[in-house]
Amino acid sequence: MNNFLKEFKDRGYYYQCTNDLELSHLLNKESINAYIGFDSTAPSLHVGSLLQIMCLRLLQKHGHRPIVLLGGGTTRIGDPSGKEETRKILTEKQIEKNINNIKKVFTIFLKTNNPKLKPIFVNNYKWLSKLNYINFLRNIGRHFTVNKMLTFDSVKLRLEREQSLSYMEFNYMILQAYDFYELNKSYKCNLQIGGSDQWGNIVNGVELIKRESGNAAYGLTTPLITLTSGVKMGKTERGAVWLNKEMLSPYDYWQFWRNTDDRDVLKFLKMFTDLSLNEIENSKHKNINDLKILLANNTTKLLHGEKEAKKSEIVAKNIFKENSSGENLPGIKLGNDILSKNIVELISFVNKDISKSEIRRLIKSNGIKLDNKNIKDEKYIIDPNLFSDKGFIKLSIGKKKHFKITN
RNA sequence: GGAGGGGUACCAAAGCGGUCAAAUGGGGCGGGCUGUAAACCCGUUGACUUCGGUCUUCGAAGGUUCGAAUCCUUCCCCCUCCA
Repeated sequence: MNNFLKEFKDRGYYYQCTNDLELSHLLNKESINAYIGFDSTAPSLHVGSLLQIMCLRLLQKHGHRPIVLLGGGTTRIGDPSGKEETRKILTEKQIEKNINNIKKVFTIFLKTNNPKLKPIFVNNYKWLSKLNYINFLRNIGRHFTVNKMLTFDSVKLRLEREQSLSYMEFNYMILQAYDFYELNKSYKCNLQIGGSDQWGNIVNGVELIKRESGNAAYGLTTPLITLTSGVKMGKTERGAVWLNKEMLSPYDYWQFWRNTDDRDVLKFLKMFTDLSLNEIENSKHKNINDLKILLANNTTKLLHGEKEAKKSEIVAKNIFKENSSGENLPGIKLGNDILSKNIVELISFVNKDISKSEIRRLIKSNGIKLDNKNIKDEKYIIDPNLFSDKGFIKLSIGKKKHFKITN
């Protein structure tokens, strides 16, 4: 088997392929261009897309060129796959802005020094917006039978659940198929990778290419990652695990991986780090918590760099192991106007997402600590002398959220 | 167009004149146990509060009533069956 495909499988990326054998031959024979499309509905991708990003990375490692499609066109439509309801329609401006933000992450994960393997960024709005309805129906639409379209999960499930599916959304799969066709034509792209929920869309593209231009193209899907506990991957104390650092700090990102379920650690090491499979195999018997740190360090390194990874590890060690003050914590400087207010007001200022009632509840159930000491009184006002020895106070909200407060 | 069913908090789902800020389950949060895991146990889950209460919520707007998520009217939305 081709090396890329082998590693793809060994790392647990593989779910389905339209034609393993042929694809393997092709990959052995030449360096190809392969694409993955990314949703541009949010200002950043989150860990849910990380597996796909890792795929592109692997592609590059094995001498193939990744094409990143940021769906300015399809984002305007909304993929019904896996969605229970019609998605909100974003404005043009929002989408452009999202795309620019999302791009940043790819420049971190993908190498840009080798001109042959440098990723190509495309926006399908460029061609989709130019389509002429009548021509499109005649040239492309004729290859699709509604009979078949109705059998695809993305459509079938919506119909079965008796949830409405707009005609606009119904067309999504054709547009995605067309994207592949277009990329095949203009960029010689003959492989599309995607999550397993994209299978239908991908197959449609493969077939469209075959019928319309006679070229061979392939599809490859990755499994949907669910945690052993059954929930969808990707949440922390603070919501979604965003990849852009403005939306989730490196420390929180590190923490996300550090909190991985025992049963998922090895799987994630294979999927989300650059550690060789040998290396992972050999460390199998290490202490599970050390492995989690290894995982957190390596995933954070890929996204935020070695320095941030190391720093996060030290902070975590500080807080959780030595139970110390945690001087490396994200610091918040508070003025006297805030510091002179009671603890409820103060926390409300530090974390605006928590309501005051909630803070009161936290206090009652021993959830709030200053310098590791429980605060029991909601009218407590910080004693300025607390700042004097080390210059800051550690504020803990629950067991995992900590801040460094300075005056 | 006709006939029926329905819209309740983050989600699912009870309630059908007062004792309803609304049962129950899931999820979330906090605590305990532990290993920053899982499982389990306990608590909590509208907002504000001088902790006495106050304010806003059951698709929307009106109305009946001392009092409405509950009754009436109109409107909006969803589903099923018929045409």
